Amino acid sequence: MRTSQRLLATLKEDPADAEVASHRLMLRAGLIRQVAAGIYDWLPTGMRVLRKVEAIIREEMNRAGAQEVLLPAVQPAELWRESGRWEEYGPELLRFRDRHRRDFCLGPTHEEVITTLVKNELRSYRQLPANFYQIQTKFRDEIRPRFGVMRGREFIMKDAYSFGINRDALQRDYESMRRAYCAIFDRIGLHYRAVAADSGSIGGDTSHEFHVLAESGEDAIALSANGKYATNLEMAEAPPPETPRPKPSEEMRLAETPGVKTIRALVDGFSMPVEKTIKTLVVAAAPGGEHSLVALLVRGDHELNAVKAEKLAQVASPLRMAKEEEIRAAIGAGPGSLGPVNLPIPFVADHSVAAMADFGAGANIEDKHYFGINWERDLPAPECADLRNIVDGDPSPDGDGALRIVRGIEVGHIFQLGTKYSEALGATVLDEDGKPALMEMGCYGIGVTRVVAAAIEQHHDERGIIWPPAIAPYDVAIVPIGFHRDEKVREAAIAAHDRLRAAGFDALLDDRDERPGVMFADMDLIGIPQRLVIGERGLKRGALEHHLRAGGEMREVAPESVCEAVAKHAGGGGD
RNA sequence: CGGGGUAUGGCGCAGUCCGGCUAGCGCGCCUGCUUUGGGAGCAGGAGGUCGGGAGUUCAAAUCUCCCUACCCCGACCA
Repeated sequence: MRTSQRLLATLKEDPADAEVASHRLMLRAGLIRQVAAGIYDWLPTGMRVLRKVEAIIREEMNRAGAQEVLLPAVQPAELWRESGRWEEYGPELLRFRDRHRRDFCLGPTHEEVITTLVKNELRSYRQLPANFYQIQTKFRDEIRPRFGVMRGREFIMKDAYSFGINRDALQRDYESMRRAYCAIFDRIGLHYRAVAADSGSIGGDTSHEFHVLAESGEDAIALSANGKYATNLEMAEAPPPETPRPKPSEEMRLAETPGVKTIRALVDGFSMPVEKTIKTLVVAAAPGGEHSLVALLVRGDHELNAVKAEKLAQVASPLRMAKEEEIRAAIGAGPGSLGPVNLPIPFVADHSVAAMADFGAGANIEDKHYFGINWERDLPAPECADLRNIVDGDPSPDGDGALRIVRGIEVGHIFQLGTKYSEALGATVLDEDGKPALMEMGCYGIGVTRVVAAAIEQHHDERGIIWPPAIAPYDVAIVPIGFHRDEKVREAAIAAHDRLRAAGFDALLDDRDERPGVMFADMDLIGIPQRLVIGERGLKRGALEHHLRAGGEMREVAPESVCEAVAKHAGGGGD
């Protein structure tokens, strides 16, 4: 393959609107172009990467026994009404009408379609377990697309759906997919973690997210020292502190704190350590109780975790923060002046709050705070729960050292769905006793286009992309110095190219009439892992120069042994 | 959806406040010559509804109104 016959579309300057490295580099290296917000063209070089990622996913899904299908991107509203999601899904579901004024949507996911297919085609438990997958374009009308294809509206996803006869079968399907996902991300060459995740509204018990670790990731995940405990931030438990509560050393006193409405103001204005302050957050109470509001207490330097709060019996689900008027009506003071002392509504404290002594908090009177508050002296010990997000350095719940918070890009998510969709859509098979049984479903997604962006986030330098060999658009770039004016160079370059291609490598010959610097810069930007430089200088000694994009020494190789040299660093599987 | 911004050849920008004459600059592109081991030099050239519409004015990229698109900050997700 020759550069003169390919659309390289590399850019010398940085595009104005690209913030993160992967977005910038995908534009500059000519992988993508934007068409509209969150909607992109994939150019020839980008396609080669996409196809390589897809090929790995396909191989591993097939190996795990899943069967490939292709489901429609356009889906009739009836299917979604049947599952209840036509109403539930919200504006992220792009809806439209055909010429007969029938409602349709662009599929953001395919549970409805696959469950209907399986319901019609599978009759017997003997046909189970079954797992169907596709690699296909999805559309989600994201509120705010950003970071290029990292969060696009149209994107390519591999989605798989497993069907089993019972919970045990689902467990096995799930485990087999978990292993397949590890194999996929290992092969692609990503540094990633499978983390326990909240299964959210879908209702299953088990869910894991696969995160590529990268500074620019949008998600925070918590890892223990040995990496065994790994959860997304929302899920990470913050157990009660092991050190006992210190003894009181101060008297409680009421202080004038005019205009102090924030923890920061309290810390700055009264030189309070932030660990001795309390945030009092008022939320809607669960219906049926005596009070309509309930307060949640976390330490000043901690954050309330909405998922945890919502799970409390006293708290309304979904979580709703109280409006200022509601707070004033119930307490007589506004946000910023609240605290546990003389609080007329029930409250729950985070474990770390219960371990505090001599702390400060609002007095439930405008512009006044109490300082030197102590539990079991100034007020009874509070009801406790785990309410906060963990912070970096918190002890790991599995006892293995401290938790680290790192950032990740979610590239995969596996779920145990249970019977939610089989029930809604009536998907049953006959069991051993000849009775209809609802199938237990799992669903498994990989953001294929996002994987490409994530790989770049993790593997780049100031000159451009450094592809993991397995997904590089080309294995090796051949850069001749003087292709158009030196016949020996030209012949040697063509010979090396033909030899490599015959051996199954994706070799790209840069036959443009450009100066060497231009060619080096482009090949580096595109991120081709290996480079063969062919010039008069080396040819005199009968040698070609072999460089690795990732760095390291240049080595000279004889023209006859280029394939061996390239094979050592190639990702395997040419086209 | 709320808040903040931007829109001028393919890309990056200046010009807009304070209206004025053939709308500039850098990169890229085309032609020629010279050059050729890390984004060459010289000469010539092509390419623009100044996001769209309406208005004010002798005159609008520039002022006014309306609309649209895109980007950034917040809640969701592969």
